[in-house]
Amino acid sequence: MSTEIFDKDDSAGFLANQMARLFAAGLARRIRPLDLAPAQFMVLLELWRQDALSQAELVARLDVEQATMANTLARMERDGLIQRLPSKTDGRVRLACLTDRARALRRPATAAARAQNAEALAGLTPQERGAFLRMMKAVADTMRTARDAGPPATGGARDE
Amino acid sequence: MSTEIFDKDDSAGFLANQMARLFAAGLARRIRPLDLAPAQFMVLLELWRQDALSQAELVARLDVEQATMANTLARMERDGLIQRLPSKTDGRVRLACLTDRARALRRPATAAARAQNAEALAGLTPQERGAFLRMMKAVADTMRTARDAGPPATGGARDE
DNA sequence: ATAGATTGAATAGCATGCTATTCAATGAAC
DNA sequence: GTTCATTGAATAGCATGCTATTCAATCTAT
Repeated sequence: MSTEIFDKDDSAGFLANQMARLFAAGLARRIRPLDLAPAQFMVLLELWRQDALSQAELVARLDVEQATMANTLARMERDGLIQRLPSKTDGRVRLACLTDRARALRRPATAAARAQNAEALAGLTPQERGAFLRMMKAVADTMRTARDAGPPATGGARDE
Repeated sequence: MSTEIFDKDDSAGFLANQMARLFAAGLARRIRPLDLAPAQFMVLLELWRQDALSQAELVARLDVEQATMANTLARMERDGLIQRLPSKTDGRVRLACLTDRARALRRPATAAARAQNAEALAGLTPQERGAFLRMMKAVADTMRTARDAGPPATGGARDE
């Protein structure tokens, strides 16, 4: 039986981790000349779409924890990618606003990301690429749903 | 043209990052009762297959940086999952050796990982699951090859 | 044997992710 | 209009990943 063996090279989780690290490394390499890190790029993608977002908005759109976003925004402010201006309608909110530097990075950074995606998927046929993206979305959706529903247990049954 | 827009929800890199974080969170949730973290589980997978491996061996098998492995092994030693015994044939080497505690975790931990993978892929047909794993391997391979070949450049052409 | 290169490992410093906690501002209820 | 809950954000502390550096042990070539 397969109850003893566990081949990491056939494990979706292991492969997803490998892929994500390789994507991040590849993107990091391409955007390093822009003095930009991958997580910062993700935030910029949202701000390029709509400027002056609150931290809570960015958290919702990128699905990371609030504390993670707080730290990323602090680094981005430090690096001159954003300014954080207090909202006039809500004293708790600090809007993340693009600097000129960040606006200038839009073209080269998205080009780098596109190049990385193209390189990664070069070994798949166009049909496969579509199927691959669709399946990744489906798998992520499934896990998000499970997460937001309620952690059942260790793997076996349990009462709660 | 699509030269301005970049939809993260159609970006393989973004989706890979999401998937990897969701996998890690799901696995972490399942193995937390075992007092085990995902990266430690990966190391244990190799040690369960073959005990008493050097740090360099583990680095090669799991494709992480040597410094990353050094830190992970230090935490595993701290947590009583491994002992590090000096090699008798090479004074530089410290072999990572399973403790009884780590040996006892094999069954429940692999069951948890299998459960996480099954949950994640539950929305795909069996045929799709095979294709998905195959494509993830292909994509990772492509990026590994590109990485190990030599970083070309930012995205445009360059002379080197 | 020894000089120099290579190899195994540790360490420093940083980015990104997480959970848990705290604080201040806002909103709701009485 | 105070009290209480909610909400937005910051902070502390940790795991995992990275690069760069350093050190000691080993191996190679002379």
